[in-house]
Order: sequence, then C-alpha cells, then structure tokens
Amino acid sequence: MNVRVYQGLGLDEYVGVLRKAVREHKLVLIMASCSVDYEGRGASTLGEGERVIIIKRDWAFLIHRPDGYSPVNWQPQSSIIDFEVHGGLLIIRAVRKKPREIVTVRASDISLVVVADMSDTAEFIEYVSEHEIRDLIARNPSILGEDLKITNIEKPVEPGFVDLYGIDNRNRIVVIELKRVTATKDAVSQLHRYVIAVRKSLGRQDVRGILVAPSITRSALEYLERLGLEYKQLNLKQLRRMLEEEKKKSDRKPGASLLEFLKRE
Amino acid sequence: MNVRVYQGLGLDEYVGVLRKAVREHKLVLIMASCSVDYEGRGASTLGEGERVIIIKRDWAFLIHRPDGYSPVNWQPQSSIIDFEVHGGLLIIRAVRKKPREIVTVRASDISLVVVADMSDTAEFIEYVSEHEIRDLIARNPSILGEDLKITNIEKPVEPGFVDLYGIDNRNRIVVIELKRVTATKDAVSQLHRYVIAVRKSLGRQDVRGILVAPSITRSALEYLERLGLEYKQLNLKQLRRMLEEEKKKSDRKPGASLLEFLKRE
DNA sequence: GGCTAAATCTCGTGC
DNA sequence: GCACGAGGTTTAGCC
Repeated sequence: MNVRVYQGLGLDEYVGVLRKAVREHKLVLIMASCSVDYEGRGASTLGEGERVIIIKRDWAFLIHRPDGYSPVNWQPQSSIIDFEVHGGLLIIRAVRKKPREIVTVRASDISLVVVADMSDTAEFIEYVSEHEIRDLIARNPSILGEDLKITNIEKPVEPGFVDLYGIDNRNRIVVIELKRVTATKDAVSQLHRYVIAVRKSLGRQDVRGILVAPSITRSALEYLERLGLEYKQLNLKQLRRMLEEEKKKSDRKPGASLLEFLKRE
Repeated sequence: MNVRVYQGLGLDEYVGVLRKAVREHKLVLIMASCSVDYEGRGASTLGEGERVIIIKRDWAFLIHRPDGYSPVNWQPQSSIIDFEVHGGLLIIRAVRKKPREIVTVRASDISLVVVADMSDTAEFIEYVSEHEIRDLIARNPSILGEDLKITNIEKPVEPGFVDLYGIDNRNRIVVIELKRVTATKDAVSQLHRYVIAVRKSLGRQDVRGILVAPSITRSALEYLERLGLEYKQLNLKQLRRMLEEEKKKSDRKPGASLLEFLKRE
C-alpha cells in the first residue's frame, strides 16, 4: 500500500494534493475542524467541530464525528467532489445527481491529509442470510414440524414474492413468509397481502399463511391470529447446525457442487 | 486537534500504541492489509485486502473497504476492543455483548496508524423530517386540500401510532399516515392497520384512511383503492417554502418562542 | 429492555 | 429507471 501523509501545508497546497488524489481515484482521509451543510431529500446543518472525512476510490463520501457508528453526513458513490479555497477556508462539495443532493464542508483547520493507494479484491462471503435459511427449509420442510411439500421458492404473486410456497398434507395451499429476526406487524401485513393475492388468483379460500421467524412481537402475534394466519417458531441454532452439517457433507463429495467447492478454495 | 501518526513500527510497538489510545478513548485510524471474520446475528468472512479501520472514542468500530458507502464489517459503540500479536499478525477483536457478536481482524501489514484527540460538541440540526412536515400539516390542515380539523398528533392506537388524527367536515373520523418519500405497499398496510383498529375501537365504520405522500407506487395505489383508502399528494417544495415562511415570522417576534430563538443563536 | 417506525436509510435484484 | 424487500440494518422515542 502506498500511503502519503500531509501535515502543515498551506490551503492551496492541500487543494492541489486533494484534487489530484480524487481525480486519480485514490482513497483520501482528512482530519479537520469543519462545519457541514446538507441539502437534498432532507436538509441539515452542523456547526464547527473536529471530524474525519473519507473520500473513497469511487468517490463515496463520508463525514464521521468522533463518536458513533453512523456518518453524520455523507454521499454515496459516484457523487462529484470538488475543492476550492474561499475566505481562508477549504470548501469541499460533494454533489449527487439523482436525487439532487449537495453536501458542503467548510474546513477551517486541517490537521492531517492521507492519500492512499489501496487494493482490495477479496470476496466477501456471508452466511446465515435469509436466503440460506429459505433454501434449507425448502430442502427440509419437516423443520417446520409438519408434513409439507414445498413447490416454489420466491414465487411471484400480485406483484411481490412469496418466500416459500407449497401444499400441506390435506392439499391446502401454504404460503410462507420467512424472517430471520423478530417478526413485527409489518411482516404480518406482508404475509397477509400474499395470502389475499393467492386466494384471489386461485379462486379458493383454503390457503394457509404461515409466518416463520425465531420470535414475534406480542402485538404482531395478536394481529396475525386476528387475520387467521399462523406462526411457526424457528430454531436458529438448529438451523445453523444443519447448515454446517450439509456443508461438511458436500465437502466430502465435492463433485456434487463444483461451484460451491471452488468458492471455498 | 492533537494528531499522532505512526508508521514503520514493530508489531509490539503498534499494539502498545493502540491499547493506550483505545483505553484513553482517542480516535484511532488504521490502514492495513487484513482479513476479517464476523460471527453473531449473521456470519461472514472476508479475505486479505487493504482497508481502513476506524475506532471511535466510544469504541464504535468500522472497517471500510476502499469503495462504497457502507462499512464491510463493524461494531456499534461500547463494544469491547482488544489487541494482541499472534503468529506475526496483529489481531483486533471487537466484541459486542447483546446481541453477542464478534468481529475479528487479522492484520498482516500495517501501513499507518493515526491517533487523534478530537473535540466535537456542535449540535446537529435536521430539517424537513417527517416530524416537521407532520407538525406543519397539523397547524395547516388545508394543505391537504379539504376542510379537516386535526385533533391528535401521534395518537396511540392498538398499539401503534397514527401520524395525524382528526375529523372532516362531514364529521367522519380521519386517520392520516404520512410519508416523506414515495409510498409503498408497506405504507398502505400500515394505514390499513390503523383504520381497522380505529373502526373497531370506536365501533363505527365511517372512518377514512388517507395516505399522504409526495408520490406512490402504482401497485400501492391499486392496493390502497381496493382497501377503500385514499391517497393525497404532498407538494414537498410548497411545504419547504411554508416552513421557511414560518421560520422567518418567528424570527421577527422572537419572544414567541424563546427556546427556538436561543437555538438559532 | 421490548416495541414501533423513520431514515438523506443503502444495496441488490428483477422487470 | 422504478419497485420491492433484505439488512449483522442503526437510531430515536416511548412504555
């Protein structure tokens, strides 16, 4: 990694360094005392204070206060970034086209500028996503504690997509909405929409709606029962164990899924 | 701002610097080549690559790749952070108690460490939030183009909260759900829940549900009409003008709102 | 601590 | 380009 650190430069020198760095899509860090205005979908102002400003290679733009997870102001990638000196201040403007939004930084005191050439090509692999859980249940519907046959994954309806769709042992259609976190009334509404849509499109009333989640809020459960829908609890720990089991098995016979195997390499 | 820059130190020296900085709640920046594992609500792994790591005063923990708005891994404030050297690598662990989550960084090449004393006490002021729009409509219900009387803001029902609640000129109860962005089917469901709840609790059917938003998706509009609910378009530009007008007025007679006046000073 | 809903949400995916 | 839904969403507000 090629890293250059600048301190104690004049404003005009800083502007030169920053313009060049951004033009060349380097990663830029600025520590400065500044004030910030934002106007776009919303609007905000922030008085003078010391912050970290990050400009990424793709011109994503982040302003972080010394505390907290989230940036206080920002602009997502491919905004346009420019610098100028005005009234003894360094003005940084980050402009987004659509929606039209502008973040304006007025920096009075620049303590540090870092310009870095960074290389990061690694793949980011996530496990235990709703995706993975959904497919696991599709392969092993008995997880839900009854005799179901899953016929569709992400079946389109209305518009919208039913996570899992199948038939129970009494030939009733089953619509399943899956959540990997506590289910709220929003999730119940979502399931309800799908059930209504399926009933309407099939012209039959014996369509069950099942909300599958590790937990559910009290009022969501009441709401769900009032709508004649069902809730089934998910055991996440058990699911994880099953996922690991499956992974081990496919490791033993990698021919079964070459792509999976390659990914793991 | 007191800023210290470290480069070219040995691993043990870096650990010493980092431990001290974190213990003293300084802001810490690290540029390094590293791999990252996460395990908690979800799980992920990320191979070797060059990244920026930020540890904030409150021990919020961020790992940023060279591109994109969002951190690839993170830990919110008040996680526990510790450093150690193991097998020629700098290991950073950020642990969150509830939910139990761990981020583990294995850094092989440290290009830069910055430790800074930052001070930022400025107030962050947001405009044009749903909050503000809601209160403006409550004061001027004629914005909605009919003769309404708003009686409640954030009226609790069911549980849940109705943004605006009032009576129309034919004595019908009006339930208003407000969105400052394009309304989706989720918003329609939300409004529907409230209308059902109010009808039930009052034991009367003449309860109108109005979704107020700058725009609405096609399918959300269909869904809304099928449910017998109404949509009213918001003119955000007009609202902003009105908000500015009101602000000017209150500037002219600051006695009216001393607190507001003080805030503006 | 649980629940509810907003957010300049962002981001991916599908049409 | 819009719409829809997930997210380790986070954050704020209220009970």
